[in-house]
Amino acid sequence: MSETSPSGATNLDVAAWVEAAFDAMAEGGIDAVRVDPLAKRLGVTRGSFYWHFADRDALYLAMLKHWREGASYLVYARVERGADSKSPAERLDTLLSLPYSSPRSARAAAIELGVRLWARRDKRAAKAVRHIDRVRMDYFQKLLMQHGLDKDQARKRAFLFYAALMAEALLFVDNRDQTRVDLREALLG
Amino acid sequence: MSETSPSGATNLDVAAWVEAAFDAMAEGGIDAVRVDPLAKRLGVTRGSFYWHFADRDALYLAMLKHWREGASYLVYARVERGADSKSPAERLDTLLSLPYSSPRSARAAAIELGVRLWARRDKRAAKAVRHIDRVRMDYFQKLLMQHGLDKDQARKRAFLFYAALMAEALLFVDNRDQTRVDLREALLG
DNA sequence: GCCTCGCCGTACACAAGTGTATGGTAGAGT
DNA sequence: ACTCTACCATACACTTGTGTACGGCGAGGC
Repeated sequence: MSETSPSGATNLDVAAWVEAAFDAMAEGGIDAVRVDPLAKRLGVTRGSFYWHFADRDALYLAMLKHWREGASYLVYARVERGADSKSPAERLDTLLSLPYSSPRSARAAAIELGVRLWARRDKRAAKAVRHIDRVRMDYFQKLLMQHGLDKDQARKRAFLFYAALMAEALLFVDNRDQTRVDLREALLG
Repeated sequence: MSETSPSGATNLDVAAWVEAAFDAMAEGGIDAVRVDPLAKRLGVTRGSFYWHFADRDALYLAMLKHWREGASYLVYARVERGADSKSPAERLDTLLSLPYSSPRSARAAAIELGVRLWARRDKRAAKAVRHIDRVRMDYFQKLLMQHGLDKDQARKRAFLFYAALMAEALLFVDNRDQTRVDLREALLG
C-alpha cells in the first residue's frame, strides 16, 4: 500500500476527495462540487480539505488530471484485457455493450456530460476534453482499420461510432437494448 | 406588438426573464440560473422577478415549457420552410448543416447539454427531454422513410442521425467542416 | 384630481459556501 | 518523555443568493 497517507481509518487522501468530487459532479455538474457538502459527505470538515488542497480550484485541477487518465484507461485497458484473444470486432462489440447500463456506467455518463458542459467555460477542461476525444477516436479508427476498413472509411465510421456511444449518455430514448442491437448491426455488420 | 406588457422601456415580461435564464444556462447550466445575477443582467432588481414568478422553481417550469415548444419548433418549422420544394434528402441535409456553427447555434448546443444534465436529477426536465427526443426521432424517421428506406432501416438510421447531430454539441473534435461532409456522405449517401 | 393597479426598488432575515487562522491530537522518530 | 508532523476541528469574517414585506411611482379609469 504505497498510499500518500500511510494508514488510519478517518485519514483521507487526495484520491478520496477527488472520488467524492466526481460523485457530486455526476449528480449536479461542476457547480455541485463544493467544499462543504463534500466534507459532510466524507464525514469530515473543511479543515481536512484545505490541508490537501490550496483552494477549490486545486481540486478542479486534480479532477481533470484524474479524468484525463481514467478516460484513456476506459478505452484502452478495459477493452484490451483478454488481450490477443479478441478480434477488433469483438473489442468494438465490447465497447458498444458496456455503456451505460449499470449504475456505475450511468455515473460515468453523467460525468461525461458534466465535464463537457464545464469545458464550455473552462479552457483547461476544454483542453482535456479535446485530448480525450482525440485519443478515443484514434483508437476506434485503429480498431476499424484492423477490422478491414481503409483509413478514410475508418475515420468516418469512428466518428459515428463515438457519436452513438455518447448519445447513450445524452439521449433519453425508450428501448436502449433495441438501440444497442441496432447499433451493432449498423456499425459493425 | 401584442405583448403581455403593453408598453414602456424598462417593463419586462415573463418571456424576457426566460430568455435571460437560457442565456445563463448556456454558460453555466441550470445552477447558473439564479435570480440575482439574472436581475443584474436585465438591469432590474429581484423585486421584478418575484412579481412575475412565485419563486425560482416557477422560472424553471417556464423554461421547460419554452424549451419543449422551441425544441419542437427547431425540428419542424426551421427545416420545413421552403415547403414542398424541398425533398426529404434536402431537409436532412439542412439539418446536418445548421448545427452548430454559428454563435447562435453554439448557444443552442450548450442549452441542449444543460437541459439534459439537469434532466438527470429533475423528473420534470427528464419528461420534457423524453418527449422532445421522441418527436425529433420520429421526424427523422419519417424523412428517411420518404427518402426510400423501409421502416426498420429508417428507425436505425434515425438514431445514428440524431446521435451524430448531438455529438456536435458534445464532442470537441478538430475539423467540424470535414466531419459534416463525412456525415452527409455516410448517412445520406 | 384621486385612486387603483401593474411594476419595480429597498431593506431585512436567513441560509449556504469560501477561505483563513489557530488550536488539538494521535503516531512515528529519537 | 519530548518533539515533530500529518491531519483534522473550530471559530471567524466575508460573499452570494433566497424569499418576503413594504414602500414608491407612473399610467389610466371614473
